[in-house]
Amino acid sequence: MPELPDVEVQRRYLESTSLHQPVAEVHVDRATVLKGTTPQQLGAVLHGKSFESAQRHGKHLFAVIENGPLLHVHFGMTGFLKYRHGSSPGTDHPRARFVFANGHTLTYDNQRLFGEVSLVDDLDEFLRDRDLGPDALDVDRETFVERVGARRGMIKSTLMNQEVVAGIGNVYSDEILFHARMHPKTPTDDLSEDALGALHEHTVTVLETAIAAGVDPAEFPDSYLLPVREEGASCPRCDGTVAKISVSGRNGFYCPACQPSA
DNA sequence: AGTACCACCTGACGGC
DNA sequence: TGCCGTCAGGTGGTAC
Repeated sequence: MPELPDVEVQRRYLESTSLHQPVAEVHVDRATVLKGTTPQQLGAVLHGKSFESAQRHGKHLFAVIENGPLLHVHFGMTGFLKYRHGSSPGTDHPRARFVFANGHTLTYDNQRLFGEVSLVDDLDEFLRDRDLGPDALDVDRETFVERVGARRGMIKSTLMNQEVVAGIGNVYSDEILFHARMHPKTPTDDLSEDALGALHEHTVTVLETAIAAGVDPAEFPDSYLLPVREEGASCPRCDGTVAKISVSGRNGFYCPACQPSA
């Protein structure tokens, strides 16, 4: 679930539900999701404070704590937020819960525990420490062309490399390459400046479209691969058949007919 | 610099 | 119905 569009949907969800409400209690159900902090510290930092806004960089979400640090949330492969009335989690795998004074609860659920919750003082420093490139929806064409073009390797791997551009994962790299009609194993350094520029345009369009669809597969345009992304499916664009391909150990899906290898 | 592979952890799903 | 292998959108470390 959690690539840039998914995290952006979570960010909007947090902003529409959880701002300007003092936190009364913090419950940590699994201390292993905390990185560099403790349940006690988290509770002390948040007690009586509200979230004022939420920011996102790539797949990372940051809630701005009133007069405090940022609450950093990463979703791993299975994380999501749930806001509801009452102090019970209301989800199957609650890992941390923020109970507001108004009786509502924001739950961080994460079945597979790959994500993390931490406190961040300085966002720029955090991005440097994690070697994160510019956000994929924020980067301008020139910078995108420069950064992607500086890489060798295969284009799918390059797009998924958070150091190059942050936010694109396995699913959306497939979607972007599908729209760009580009084979996943195309050597990145074979791409012309025009091809890289087009790739940037497709990146922006795909990510924005996914956000507008609320990342609900049923709401994607018919021309999108995601809703049918599996081996043997009919290509949404031609009479080809969707194929599976392994790229750097990840399973990708593409249409060999309209994304021919160079 | 890039790639393949393993690990982390849990659960869903298909095959037998 | 039940057991078992396989796979899953994330990142990070290893060896090559």
